[in-house]
Amino acid sequence: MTRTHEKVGYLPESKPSAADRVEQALKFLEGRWKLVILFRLFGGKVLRFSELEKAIPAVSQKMLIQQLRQMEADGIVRRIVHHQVPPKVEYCLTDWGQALCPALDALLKWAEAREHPAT
Amino acid sequence: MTRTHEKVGYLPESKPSAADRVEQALKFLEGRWKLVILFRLFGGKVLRFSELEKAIPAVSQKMLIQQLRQMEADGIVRRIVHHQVPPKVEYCLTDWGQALCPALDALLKWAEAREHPAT
DNA sequence: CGGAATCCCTTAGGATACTG
DNA sequence: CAGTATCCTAAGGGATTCCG
Repeated sequence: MTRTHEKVGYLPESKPSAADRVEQALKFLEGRWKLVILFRLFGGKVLRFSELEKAIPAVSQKMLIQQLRQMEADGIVRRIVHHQVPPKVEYCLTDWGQALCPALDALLKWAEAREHPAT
Repeated sequence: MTRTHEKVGYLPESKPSAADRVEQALKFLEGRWKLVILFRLFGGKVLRFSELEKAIPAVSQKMLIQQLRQMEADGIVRRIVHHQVPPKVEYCLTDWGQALCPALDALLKWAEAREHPAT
């Protein structure tokens, strides 16, 4: 959806199709590091920024922040700022973020059900 | 995963994490039109290329083919070529492709469970 | 410490034209 | 009809540097 798509849904009765809604759902997960972060946070874990950095060495600061902030804006991640002299910021999942688990599991099961053609 | 990631998994014992495996699963669905096509094909429907084109006016031939071929290579879609003078090619889902349905449903339910912050 | 800002390159994907 | 082939733009994301 860059240009030619042009926001088709300007009509009230043009309710989003199933495909559209799944697409929206997937948009929340798009981003090179979202899933990696997500899995670090699953289970109610609360990690501070530097801990996430250490846990995911391959990610750059920029990306880590960007993905975290997006997920925060999406309501998947909660950001907790402790106002102290050496800044301290922690991240954890929201309830809705936690609720992703079963859906990802379904996806996992589906992928595993494949009879690898070339693998 | 463009350059700096560098194929981390060269060690036999470096089994993919849950995050990695979900990521792999999602890769099958990535592509601007895969889901739209998928939903046209769900339910055992068999459509020929031109029918898909008409059903999804916004997609270009190039993209339609590209996405179909990728899904074919991935084992999600089956391609049936009828060797006739005016070419006729039909597409339908494989069993594994069909099996995606519940997983997408789980995703949908998750998305709907959100208490829209800004909607 | 936790970020914001900048630069740069790779890639997905769109438009268009041609072919068996 | 069902594709290829070519060109081009926009967005994603990496490296690096600077800031409170």
